[in-house]
Amino acid sequence: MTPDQWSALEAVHLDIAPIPAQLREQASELHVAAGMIVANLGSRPKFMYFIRAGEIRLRRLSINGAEVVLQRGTYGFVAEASLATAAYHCDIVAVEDSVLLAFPIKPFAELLPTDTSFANYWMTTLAREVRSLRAQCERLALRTARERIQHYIESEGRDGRLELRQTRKAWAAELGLTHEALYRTLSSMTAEGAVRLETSANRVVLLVKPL
Amino acid sequence: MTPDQWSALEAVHLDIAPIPAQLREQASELHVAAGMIVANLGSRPKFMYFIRAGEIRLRRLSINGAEVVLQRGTYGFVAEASLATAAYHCDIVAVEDSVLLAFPIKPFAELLPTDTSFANYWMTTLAREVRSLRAQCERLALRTARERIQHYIESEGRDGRLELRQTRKAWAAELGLTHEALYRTLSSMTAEGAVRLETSANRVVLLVKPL
DNA sequence: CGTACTTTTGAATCGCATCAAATCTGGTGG
DNA sequence: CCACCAGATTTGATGCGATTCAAAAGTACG
Repeated sequence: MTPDQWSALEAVHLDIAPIPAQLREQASELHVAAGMIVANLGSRPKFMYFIRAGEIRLRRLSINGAEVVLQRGTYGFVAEASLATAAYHCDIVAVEDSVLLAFPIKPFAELLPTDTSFANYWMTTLAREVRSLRAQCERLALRTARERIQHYIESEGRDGRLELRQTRKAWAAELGLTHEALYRTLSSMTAEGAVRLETSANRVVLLVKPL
Repeated sequence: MTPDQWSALEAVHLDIAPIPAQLREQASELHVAAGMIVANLGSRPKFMYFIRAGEIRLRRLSINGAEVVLQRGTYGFVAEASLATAAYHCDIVAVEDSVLLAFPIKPFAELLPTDTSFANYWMTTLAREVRSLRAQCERLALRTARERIQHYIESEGRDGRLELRQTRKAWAAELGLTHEALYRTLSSMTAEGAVRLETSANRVVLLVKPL
């Protein structure tokens, strides 16, 4: 990859700049069409994938043929555990046209124990992921749309202020709700004065009003 | 080795044996009564906690005083990200009488970059946690009790066989369901022949029958 | 200016939560 | 060994909230 392409990435929240240049140079950009299988269950991991665009899923087919989704990702690393495994325990599938960065896994794994700052980056990345996933789990365990919204604002926002980086429809999916349910709940919360919505520069901002 | 054999190896229970003896010797066992606050929001992390028994929560109070739970744990490490942060962004509370292992965080953080095998252990632990949390998120996003149960069996069981290590009531909570809903769904699934339950040696075993 | 998408509202339905209460169970102490 | 207790398991009735299906209005973008 060229330096130009890399600096564009550095602006994004999940930063891959700390990855050793040596690895970044070996990474190749992969364009995958919707429906394509990136890697198969049982095969030995050859690459560590980083999703830049699109949507990737890790899935497994159950005994009776039903699809079981183990992970869904639109940005960031997928299947981090494949570093330490001899074989994938699920398929990696693109459900949309996607752009992936494929880091050859062997040098990746070999450099981690050697390069201290790289290891630090990797541990920090994983720990952050764990934290955000745990919060997401707690949120999804909440019963009502209102509770999930409030939880999201509290855990992802700051000082009762939350800037959405996505459409409300996409947010609904993240909250485990239908978009109708989210729209309805947001409008009733607004009516009650529990939150206020601002739309500035195509960004929706949610403000929580303390009672 | 076949993929099956590998996942059997990976399913090893969370073990703290690989932690350097030097750190384990410095760790102290902490008995905390239900309701006690282990660490406060804003304070500098002094220990890395490992839950051996009881239940610990990471929580934050929202602007209007509502409790927001960011993590709930009954076994394993809590707040792994505190390794790299100067201050907790939430309270750590025991909601039951609990037993914790407190590793002084400074030597913990200092040894990680030095000790390669320790770093490997830590990265593997985190990656495994990420994987299991992602599966849990996908599961909780499913709408019906039946789908969550099937997802659990597929992702946590092996070959359509799942041994529960907990009561069904506790399992219901993990699935984000009331125990009534779980009992009812299990019995109707049994009636339809979708699963079969065996109780041997106080362990409930769930068997999925392929259609 | 048309197209694809998001946002919004409506009505009917379904599944789970909730409250209640009756067993069943493992483990305890007498 | 038995009585007893706390907890898990089971079943019932009711209501709420989200899903689902449907359709209209708004919005971004080429």
